[in-house]
Amino acid sequence: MSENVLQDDPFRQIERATVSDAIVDQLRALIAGGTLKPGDRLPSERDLCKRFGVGRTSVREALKPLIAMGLLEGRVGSGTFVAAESGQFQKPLQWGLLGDLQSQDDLVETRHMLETNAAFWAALRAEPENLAAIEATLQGMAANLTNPDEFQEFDANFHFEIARAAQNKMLYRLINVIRGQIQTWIGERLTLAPDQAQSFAHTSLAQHRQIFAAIQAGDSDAARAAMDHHIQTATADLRRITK
Amino acid sequence: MSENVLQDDPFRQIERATVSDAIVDQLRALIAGGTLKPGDRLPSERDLCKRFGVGRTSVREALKPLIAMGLLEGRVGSGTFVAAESGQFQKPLQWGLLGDLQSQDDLVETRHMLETNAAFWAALRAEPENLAAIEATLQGMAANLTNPDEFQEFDANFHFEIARAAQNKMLYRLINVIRGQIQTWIGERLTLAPDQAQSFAHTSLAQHRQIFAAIQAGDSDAARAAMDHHIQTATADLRRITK
DNA sequence: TTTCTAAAATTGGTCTGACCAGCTGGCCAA
DNA sequence: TTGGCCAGCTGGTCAGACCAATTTTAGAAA
Repeated sequence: MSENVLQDDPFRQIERATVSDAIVDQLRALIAGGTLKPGDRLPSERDLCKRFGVGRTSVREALKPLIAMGLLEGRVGSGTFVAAESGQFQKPLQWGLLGDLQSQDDLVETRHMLETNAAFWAALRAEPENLAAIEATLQGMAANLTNPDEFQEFDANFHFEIARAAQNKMLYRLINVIRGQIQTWIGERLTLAPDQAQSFAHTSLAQHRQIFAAIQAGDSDAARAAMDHHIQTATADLRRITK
Repeated sequence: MSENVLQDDPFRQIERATVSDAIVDQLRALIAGGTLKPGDRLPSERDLCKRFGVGRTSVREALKPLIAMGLLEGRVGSGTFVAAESGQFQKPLQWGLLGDLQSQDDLVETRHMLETNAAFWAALRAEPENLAAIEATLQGMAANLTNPDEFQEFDANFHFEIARAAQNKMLYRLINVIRGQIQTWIGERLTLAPDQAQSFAHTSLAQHRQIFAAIQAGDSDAARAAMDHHIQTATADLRRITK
């Protein structure tokens, strides 16, 4: 066996501890840097092997964690794709934060805390485009009072846009993650009482408008209070359904 | 080609989409359930292959994500171990929450929000053993006013215990994660100004005592205010160092 | 030409078996 | 007893093969 690999390779860059970690770093940087955008397809595993000059095992072991964290998405027969930004890190955050929660109470309470603060800061920091985005979701809700699914979509986006307007990326991401759980919970409840969905929608829209007004006015305390009231009543209403 | 695949397959148990994901779920459950405790050594990969009845590839691809999330730790020649609980999910959470933050501001702000609320709830929910644990950290700080490292350790634990006393697991975990970053930041600053460490310690201890008093008294608003004041001044003091 | 279909090529998922480089523990010589 | 060595573990990597899902292609049918 002549395994002498004296290549034309005078001095190589220092290698990471493990090959796959080095690949992870590289891919992560490509995604974070925007070279690989959501929806993009990566070269096939066999291609990546050649490009990186490593075995397929290493490539796959690098992709696995990225897939597990929701940065990538593997589809057999089709390829590996960069996941939508909203889904990134969703899974590990869910594992870490929601993995083994005994009750919904922690979740609801934490959400309340995050969102009231988001409203507070949004009132102080919202840029014109943030306000426009929030208002757009209000219009969307108004136009879909009778379509529960659509309405919920705009509802969620309303809270999203407020989180974004708070100009705190970390807060935004936390709300983003928790929202997923909350959304599921809301959906379940509404399915149980479809007849109430419309009345909920009316109440909800009115409260959303109050929140928006406070944010637009730059009144942070009012915004916090309005969001507090909204979440309190909405939570109470939804909880009542099961009983 | 008449590939008629009429097997003797009456009703199969539903299999997970992929083998490795199933293994991930199983291992994750074992860790979350406490069957595998931090520090425990897993069977060797080759053993796991036999036990699960799968190839080594699948086992390794299951371990990889768990290692990447900090739940497991692989040591060549030695084995794979369950990581310390404090380190679990630290990495993905850091990637997800702190990965590409432009400034420390988001971090500090979020921490402020989380901890003030933790103090608030702790005042309402702290059990006797929580109070005892918090008080113990106060004594530890008092006994280590001249040992910066020790003092910081007790300082961190003080905030930890308050988070625990708030009886919200999710909040606790968030603080847990963010604390790591904050701790690093504090350490850096104090190293720059070791002469000020002692005066900081005195101020800090006094404020901690106020917080504890409010929690002990069950005065949630006072506890929140005291924590707010503490974090505000501590942050400002530390920021001043760099300038 | 257009449309539909079936085979071929491609892709991620899995298995096997092999080798490497660290680490462990026990054996043996000094 | 002490010191050093070596065999046998472990995780990390590689190569080649097969599977099933999917896409692409090419040919047949309209």
